[in-house]
Amino acid sequence: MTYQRKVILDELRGVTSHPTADEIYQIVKKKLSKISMGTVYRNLEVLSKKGLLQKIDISGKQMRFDGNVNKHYHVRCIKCGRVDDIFFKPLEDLEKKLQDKSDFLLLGHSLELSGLCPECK
Amino acid sequence: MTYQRKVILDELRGVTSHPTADEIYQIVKKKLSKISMGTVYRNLEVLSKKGLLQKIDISGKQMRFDGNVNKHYHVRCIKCGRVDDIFFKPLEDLEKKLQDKSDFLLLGHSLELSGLCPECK
DNA sequence: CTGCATGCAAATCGTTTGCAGTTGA
DNA sequence: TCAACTGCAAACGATTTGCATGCAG
Repeated sequence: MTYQRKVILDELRGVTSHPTADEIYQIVKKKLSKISMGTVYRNLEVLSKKGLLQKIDISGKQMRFDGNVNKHYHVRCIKCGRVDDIFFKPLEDLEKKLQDKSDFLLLGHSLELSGLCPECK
Repeated sequence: MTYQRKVILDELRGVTSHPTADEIYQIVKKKLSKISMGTVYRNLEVLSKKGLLQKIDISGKQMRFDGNVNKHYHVRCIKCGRVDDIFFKPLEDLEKKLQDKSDFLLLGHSLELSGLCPECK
């Protein structure tokens, strides 16, 4: 656990948004002015593999990261791209219920709401 | 409606898969050997804006395209990336049901199943 | 005619990687 | 000690764009 890795994780945990790698880089740079994007990406990768943060492959071209590792869903603003949490009970057994509709072996699902955030609406 | 635009649309409609832009380029190139990626991308864009095809922003880094413009869901193979349709009744009024859980104005949702395709499982 | 569309190549954007020097367990 | 990590810069893959020419309406 290097210092830069710790700062990345702490900063992500201290924020309720779902920043992109670049946004994390901008935040972390305030404390570690010499840190590089490569380090940010590499650490986000190892931390997500260790289960200490979540990598969110939401609509849009950039990955986003979440310090909350519990399973939950997200809403995305179609205008500004902002991503918030939306908490409701997980669609349980969705895969089991739909298994007969597909010849794929269903293992998971991802559900993303979209709309307008308070600022954009 | 130029010839290249027509060919792109026809080829996409003639296929049940959900090809990436590059896959469409490869297919179309058989009929139009001089076509460029730029033309493919520009036409996929205008055709989707006209509602003649669907642009699918599914997990993974590449956009995929669907000649079926009716609302339906997709399954994605976590091993090979293949994308198939999965038909079941749309989650009706999901946005309305969840509206009280978010301060976003909910307008839509996207749901993607994941698993292993017949070849990979 | 003329404005939108093309082919080509270069540019852009997010992300990944090779490398040589540095550091934490 | 020494494998893992860093900063830097170059490489990468997907997509977009500028430009001069060509074609559809």
